Amino acid sequence: MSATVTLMHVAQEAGVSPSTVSRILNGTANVTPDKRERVEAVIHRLNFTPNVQAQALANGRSFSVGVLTQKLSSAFYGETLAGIEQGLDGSPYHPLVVSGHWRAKQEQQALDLLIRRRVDALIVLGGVIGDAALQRVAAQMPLVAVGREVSGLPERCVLIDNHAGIRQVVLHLAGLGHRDIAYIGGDECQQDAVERRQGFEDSLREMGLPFQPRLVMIGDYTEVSGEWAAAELLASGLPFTALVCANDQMAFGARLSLYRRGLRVPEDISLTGFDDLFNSRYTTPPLTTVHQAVNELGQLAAETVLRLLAGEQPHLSSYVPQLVIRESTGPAPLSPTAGGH
Amino acid sequence: MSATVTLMHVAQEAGVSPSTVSRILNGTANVTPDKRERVEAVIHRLNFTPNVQAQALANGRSFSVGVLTQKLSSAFYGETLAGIEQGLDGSPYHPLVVSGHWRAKQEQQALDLLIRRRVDALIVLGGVIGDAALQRVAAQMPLVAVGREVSGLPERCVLIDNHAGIRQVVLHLAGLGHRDIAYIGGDECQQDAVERRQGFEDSLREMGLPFQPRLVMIGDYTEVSGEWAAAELLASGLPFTALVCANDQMAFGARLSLYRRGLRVPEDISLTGFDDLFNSRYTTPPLTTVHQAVNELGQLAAETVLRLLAGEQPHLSSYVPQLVIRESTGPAPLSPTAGGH
DNA sequence: CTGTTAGCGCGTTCAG
DNA sequence: CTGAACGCGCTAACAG
Repeated sequence: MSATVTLMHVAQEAGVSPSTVSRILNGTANVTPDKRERVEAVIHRLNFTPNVQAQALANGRSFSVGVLTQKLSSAFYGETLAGIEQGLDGSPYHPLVVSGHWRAKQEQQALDLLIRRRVDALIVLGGVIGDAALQRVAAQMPLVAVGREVSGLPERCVLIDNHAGIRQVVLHLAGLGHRDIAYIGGDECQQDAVERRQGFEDSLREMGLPFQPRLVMIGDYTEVSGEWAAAELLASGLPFTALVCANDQMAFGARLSLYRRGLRVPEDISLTGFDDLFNSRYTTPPLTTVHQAVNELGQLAAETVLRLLAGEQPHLSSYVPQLVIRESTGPAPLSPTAGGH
Repeated sequence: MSATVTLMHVAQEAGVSPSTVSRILNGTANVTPDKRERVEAVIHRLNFTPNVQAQALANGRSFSVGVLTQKLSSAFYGETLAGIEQGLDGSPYHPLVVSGHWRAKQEQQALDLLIRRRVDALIVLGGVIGDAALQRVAAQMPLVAVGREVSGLPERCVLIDNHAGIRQVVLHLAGLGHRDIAYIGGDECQQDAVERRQGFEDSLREMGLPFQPRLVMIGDYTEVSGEWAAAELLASGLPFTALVCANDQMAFGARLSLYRRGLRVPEDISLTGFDDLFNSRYTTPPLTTVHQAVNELGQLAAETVLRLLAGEQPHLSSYVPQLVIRESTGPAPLSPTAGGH
């Protein structure tokens, strides 16, 4: 609509050369106070804003770091994004986020888009795209992955120890006297889903508790799947006094199934989640779960990228999440409400 | 790291002029099949990807639409963002999102950033920045606001009728026999908070029910504030059988307060929210609330921006949200558990 | 149909 | 300290 004003216009209006304007814009060199003031006045008067595209083109850096997330509507990744934004804040870099929807093809397109936008670095949040594609990108620019492993880039991944997380849950439950513990896992095409299920199985054995395959159901990390899986479990008639869910969302769904059957939490059945979504504090009763400091992980990723950009070689390592005991877990009832659930 | 390959490299390698490469890249003109194939082969072999910054600079359009949101971690706006992304999908435009955190200053900075990035259009999600700033932007490029009114740009705002939304809630409750209805509102620095509270008051009168100022509390749209406000209400000893919250998040908090006091929902107290966040289906019991089709509103905003960009002059209007009756509301108990709450 | 030329808006030498 | 000239990567108008 209205013609956008350029650095050149500012220069002419102020009676100086474009270079001078550029210099005072970037503080590249000293300029006589009077010229500086004159130029700044013009900039203000004309409401001039430098064209980032042109700047990027001229000095080879876009000052933007690409973020490949999966779903913008996800509370989990949303918090990580907020952390990344915070972590980048204060630096000259800005995040550029695109989403892949857990679909390899879309993730690839998203990556392509970021590359065409010439982002200076990349942060990958989860995803199912192959390691090869990420390695290829990592060869061209700093890359940090959050919540997923990328073979060949071990110290570029901020990971959480899922196995240890679930283990804390099982220990807690076992300590409360639970012996028959059911499990609702996530789709094992995702790495963490297999780690968590494995952690469940291993911890059970470690505690000397029976591992009962019929007490494990597989969902897809969504609320509905948790609701469905819990219903199946209850319908099976198999006795159990605790229900471990591989993430909070499925625990929310399971909570509803229990409610529908008139089962009390934790009096009849103890329920646990994983992730510690914000909402987990507000379920009734508040959910015992495993806390992942997602915001902090996002900040960490951002800071790491910044350091890589600065030429340092930071090494990331695995992070142990913490059990948060709230009110959805309690002592095992003396006689499990077997079959009759 | 590795030198990025440019269109020029491709041209030389294929033995054609840069223009030719550009042409087959954009389909701007016909090119002999053999040259085309030759070039495409080189592009593929060199793994060439056009530099969007340069393209933007050359043809004056960045093909990106800026989105000013408030919090990336918000479930509410997250869904809208997803809708925008969907709405833009298929078009050559991509979203560029930055957040303002409900702080005028940060929102202004975010706007500046988007302008410096020379976005072709702008979508604003809520926010507290002054209308003047938005009008200024609107003078330079297509702008659409979601969930907030911008004076002077009436048909560029996709709004929901908050008054009508709350009215449905009150009608529903009145129909169930509730007479003493408490209310938890949002901070009235936000437009919708005042509309909702006003709607509550008006509807009460319309139904011939008493408006009791002492039964209205003001929170800030967060869970904690809802929890606190509900606790205050209960501690006051004033009798009421229904609790209307100005948004779902505060209803979640209130739910917890009720749970802590051992009050049943809906047997002792009916509870309602507003927004219909995804989680509202999974509270116990599932929450009766007012559904805002946030995803669809996002899509609508995106489509509108696209049409504006195409030179059309679409007119937006106000949207009436729908009451979703779930299980947190029921008949008013015969004798309100007065004072004794 | 295709190559040449001229910018897009800005940063950065290189002389002065 | 400052201006002129060149180039970043790509598109578009102009001749052939």
